[in-house]
Amino acid sequence: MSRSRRPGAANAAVPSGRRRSSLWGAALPAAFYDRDVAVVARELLGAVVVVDREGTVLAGRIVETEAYAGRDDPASHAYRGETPRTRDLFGAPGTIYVYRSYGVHWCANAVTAPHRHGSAVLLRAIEPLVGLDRMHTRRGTRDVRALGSGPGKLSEALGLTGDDSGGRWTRGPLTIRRGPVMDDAAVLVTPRVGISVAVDWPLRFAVRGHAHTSRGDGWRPLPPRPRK
DNA sequence: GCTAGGATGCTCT
DNA sequence: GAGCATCCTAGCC
Repeated sequence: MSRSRRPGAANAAVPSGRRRSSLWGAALPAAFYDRDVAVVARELLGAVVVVDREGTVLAGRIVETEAYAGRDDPASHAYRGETPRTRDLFGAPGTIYVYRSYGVHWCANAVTAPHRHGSAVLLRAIEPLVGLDRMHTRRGTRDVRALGSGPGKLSEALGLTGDDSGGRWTRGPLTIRRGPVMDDAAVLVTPRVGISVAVDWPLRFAVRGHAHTSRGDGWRPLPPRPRK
């Protein structure tokens, strides 16, 4: 992505649905998610999350994701097998998995292949496109960068909760729509954020230099903190 | 602008 | 009871 086409710069201030059709394409089908989790995480960059309910449309372009490789990944919720909490994580590709993090924040995922393996892509950051007023109200801030620059923040801004878990990203009210294809040069690949195991696996994908990512380009995992 | 540390409450052992 | 896929803010430079 060149500087002259900074992701979303031209569309960031669109306030209503008038130009929506130019902002996103059709909902990504289940077959999109029925692939390797790292491939899906990479290709979700540039796609648009759309929440259309209660007469209000909210949308944001995905600018950061992380892949969690199911039962094979010690950092994944699926590593210890299926539990009541992770039931939706073992759903079919395209299933919505929303869990509560640190007892405070909701975090949204898209389940991928292989089926019933617990692989999923965590949505880590979005660039708000539509419904900014509602997102500002929900987040309690006027800082546009604080609306979606983190998994808990974007879930709050879009109103995603555990009630949405188990649904499908392939049909309303929650959908992920096709976006522009990102050049490899525009994609930053780094280790994942905020985990204590498998910290060197390069499964975090972000739009290089984008202002709305959660940690910026300079992210490196820190050495483990000594416990209290 | 950056960093360290505390708050939070759910889940699992 | 320990650990945690996070966030916010005070304090520092």
